[in-house]
Amino acid sequence: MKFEATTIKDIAKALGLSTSTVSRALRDSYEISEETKKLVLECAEKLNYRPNPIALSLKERRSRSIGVVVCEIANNFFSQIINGIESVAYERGYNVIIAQSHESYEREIMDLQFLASRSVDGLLISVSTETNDTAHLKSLHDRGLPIVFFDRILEGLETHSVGVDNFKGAYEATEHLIKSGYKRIACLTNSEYLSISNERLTGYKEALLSYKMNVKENYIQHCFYGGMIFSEVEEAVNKLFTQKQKPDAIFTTSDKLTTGCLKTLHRRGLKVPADIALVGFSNSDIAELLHPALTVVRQPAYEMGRAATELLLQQIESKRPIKQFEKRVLLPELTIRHSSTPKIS
Amino acid sequence: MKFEATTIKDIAKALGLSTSTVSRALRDSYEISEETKKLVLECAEKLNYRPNPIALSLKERRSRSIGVVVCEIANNFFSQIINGIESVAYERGYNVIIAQSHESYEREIMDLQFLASRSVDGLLISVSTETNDTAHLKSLHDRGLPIVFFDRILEGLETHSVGVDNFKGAYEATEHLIKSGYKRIACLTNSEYLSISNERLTGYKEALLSYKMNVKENYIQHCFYGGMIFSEVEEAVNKLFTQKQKPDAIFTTSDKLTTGCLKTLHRRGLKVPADIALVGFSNSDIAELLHPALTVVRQPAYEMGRAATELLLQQIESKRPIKQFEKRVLLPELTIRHSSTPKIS
DNA sequence: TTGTAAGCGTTATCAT
DNA sequence: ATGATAACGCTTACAA
Repeated sequence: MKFEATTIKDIAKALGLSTSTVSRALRDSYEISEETKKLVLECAEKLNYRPNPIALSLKERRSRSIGVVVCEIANNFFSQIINGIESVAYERGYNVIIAQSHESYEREIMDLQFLASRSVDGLLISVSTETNDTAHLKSLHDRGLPIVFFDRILEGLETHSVGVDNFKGAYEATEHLIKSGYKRIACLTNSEYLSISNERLTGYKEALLSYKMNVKENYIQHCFYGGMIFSEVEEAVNKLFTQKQKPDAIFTTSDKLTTGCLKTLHRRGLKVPADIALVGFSNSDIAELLHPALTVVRQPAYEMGRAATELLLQQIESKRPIKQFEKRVLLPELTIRHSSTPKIS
Repeated sequence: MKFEATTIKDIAKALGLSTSTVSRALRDSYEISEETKKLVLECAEKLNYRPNPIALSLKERRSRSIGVVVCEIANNFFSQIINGIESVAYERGYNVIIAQSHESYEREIMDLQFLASRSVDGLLISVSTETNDTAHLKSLHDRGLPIVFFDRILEGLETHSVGVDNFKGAYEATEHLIKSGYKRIACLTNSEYLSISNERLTGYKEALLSYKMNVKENYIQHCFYGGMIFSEVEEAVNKLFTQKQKPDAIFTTSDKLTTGCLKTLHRRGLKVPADIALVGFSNSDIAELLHPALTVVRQPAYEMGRAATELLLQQIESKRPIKQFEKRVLLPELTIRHSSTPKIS
């Protein structure tokens, strides 16, 4: 709406009523006669009246908008999450304001400040890979801003959070490689700052140990920027191949890591899975397309987005703003596309 | 910000000044003494004052937010566009409010109504595949809402628009297949409602004609929902294979169509490009990953998003709201990954 | 140089 | 059943 939007005043004037009467009539108040109500409603319809949400926000001190912070929008996992977030928000009449951290702590702080200054009613955040403290979030949280973490979760804040069972996903992915006969399974993972990285790494290690295989530190490569910077992934993969015993399989723990790894292998002229096997976390289309070359751990991103938003809105709209307990919702499961990685003997 | 946000009033009270003085001091007005300014600034700093954008919006009748309507967020092409939009908006202190049409005209109208009711200052839109009139946009536009089209452009509205040279991209893609020796080149394309579909289809046809090849209508399949519904793509591809003369190559004109087609071919047990060649529009990671199996036409999505947003903000912030001329900005180019599709003889 | 008051669109409180 | 008024946070004539 711009220029000449109809206001409650216009209706009042047209009908020779007061603004308060019109306001009440529109909200179907019991103290207004049916007759007047009908009149007002008709007039509102005729003038195409739409309540001004900004005036409402000012009055009610709520903006009906929620902030979302992710590292990157152009990432299948996160765009699917945003899809889920948007679907719930839209249903409930909320705006979604999106900010990207580009994996930078500094930028994340700026995002938070921006969103706070835009008076969001709540915050959904998946922290940047550089983030390893809660100071910036704590100050907002202490001021009463509801916050829900998703995927990348930070400890130390009394909030809801939504994520998958990272340990299990990683364990099963690794187990799948082991059962397919691979002996030298490497792991490409994210920053150690991120709890999800550690959970996934632990899953990988535990799987190896369960099958009496050694955990070789040389086979574990951390990519601090989690694949956002391709050269970092390339370097990490290359390092794996400098080992005396070259790995015969790689397990990658994120979307970008999986595609980055594939790209590097391709550049080295290695075919998957003929030359080397690959199992990775991914929500990309490639999951379907590269099948059966690739086994993939797919996160229920859309559902994660929905769940996180539902928790947030529940918190925002809860009458009693004091919620005693933190709640961590582990979403259903990871999906491993079996039958893909060929067995070797 | 929630609970006890500092207001201009608090500062005024603390300093024994009036709110107007504080307001002016904060805006560095010439009529305020340096001394007072310093005092106010210090106090604002101390109390961690942040202007309330909602109050500002109400006063200035602008929300500093722009609406974006796309068919789907979880689509590489559009998420890259949004990335571009977000980057410009963020730089200039604007919110981005995103709505999805899910390729539904009806939903698009609802989105528009939602965004308008949220008082967006401007609108960026890539219309749904079902949309073939401008009525819903025209009413907003006539009321003074700046609108910029991107990618999927609608004629009949005096606005800026940003897109790529669809004809050229399609022509070159088809030419590439022809030069690689393919004789029976099919085309999988979107709804005829969309101008981009027609431009791309024309590019395909013109390329064939330039090389004295016949345009066979049986080789042209339209997918109304542009790949959003997989079954539709599958059916279209299957139809191609019911022809007496089966195609030896397919040209697909959008992201989802390309992945959907690949998926279908895979399900039919056909290898690309060994069994059939494929060249398609795509901004997906697969472009890199399936190389050299796949030749891809990549759109400068990020740049398109940036350009569209710049045009919109320029229009929003222009002092003289009457802009005489429509401007269509054709972005640089399409990128064809050459060397990929193997030559056959 | 600073203060007063009106207004942006809406609702809640208190009249009448 | 309806109206007048204040308030939400901020800016800006207009006064002083």
